[in-house]
Amino acid sequence: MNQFVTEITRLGLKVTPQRLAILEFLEGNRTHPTVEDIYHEMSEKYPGLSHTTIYNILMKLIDAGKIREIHVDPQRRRFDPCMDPHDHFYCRKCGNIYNIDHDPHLSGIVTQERRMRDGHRIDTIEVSLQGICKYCEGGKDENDT
Amino acid sequence: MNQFVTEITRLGLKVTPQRLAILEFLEGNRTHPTVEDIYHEMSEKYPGLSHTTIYNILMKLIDAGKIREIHVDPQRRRFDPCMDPHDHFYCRKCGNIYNIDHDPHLSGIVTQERRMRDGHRIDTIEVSLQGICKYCEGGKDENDT
DNA sequence: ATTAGTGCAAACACTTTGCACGGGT
DNA sequence: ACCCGTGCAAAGTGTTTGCACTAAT
Repeated sequence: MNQFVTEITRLGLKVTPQRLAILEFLEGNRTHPTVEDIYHEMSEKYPGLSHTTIYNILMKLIDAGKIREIHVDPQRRRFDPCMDPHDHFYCRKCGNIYNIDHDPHLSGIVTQERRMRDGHRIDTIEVSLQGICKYCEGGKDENDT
Repeated sequence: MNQFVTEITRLGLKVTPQRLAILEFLEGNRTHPTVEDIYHEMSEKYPGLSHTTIYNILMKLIDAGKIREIHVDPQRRRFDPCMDPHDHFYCRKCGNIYNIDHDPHLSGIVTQERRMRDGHRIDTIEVSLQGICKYCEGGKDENDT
């Protein structure tokens, strides 16, 4: 619990119960929760928690570089607590999102260098894959190279 | 005009005035229009044109592989009539979208091969850049390598 | 006292749906 | 006559805004 207090402080934010709760929820989370996901999961313990507050806090965490927003899901915003470089695959059928390791060829090219392109300052690079996941495809376990 | 008739037929679609108009609007278009963009621009000539129809037609065109949808803009769906492999840069400040050539290192890696990853069948790969464009940054013309 | 954070409700914006109409085969 | 495309209106969904209340400095 204390670790989250120091974490929030480290991010330059004030400590509130809601922030602690959301941070705890996000910590180590490998999914890509929507605002509704967070609301749904947390409103049991925090009955008063509002969408507004979740949005507010998530925005703060993005600004602080603690999480990032991803745009694979055409329907809604999703947030990714895992900041390690990786990509996302969205299954058009079931809507699930899977983490995808950077192609070895892409690592270092996509994520590291090239802070400028055509004179524009680039903050984030996102690689989004779309298609049909292996579970929707019928469980075939094809060569994934 | 006739070219669009044959084009629509080639795509396996029935020819309607609306489809002709939208196809004509999209042809050679280098922007990334939203549904509203199309509606706004076209409703002068086609007073009755509806959002519904635009959505319908765009979906058909996507299925037919004539255009693609891009997800750079967090606010709304955008469509890209240009199917040549390229990426997109979204300016967080002005909201403009710029085409970005594929990094030479990425071409052929991102676009061509690797139809499978982790057993999932991949249909599309999208590389989205976000940041501040050179015009919002103060017109600086920095090294873009 | 001032400031920042919260949360309800309402407003908003984009997208989808239901359904009646019309044109073409 | 049938089917498909169209378009209006309404509903739906995700996000943002206005504002009063609270907590902390």
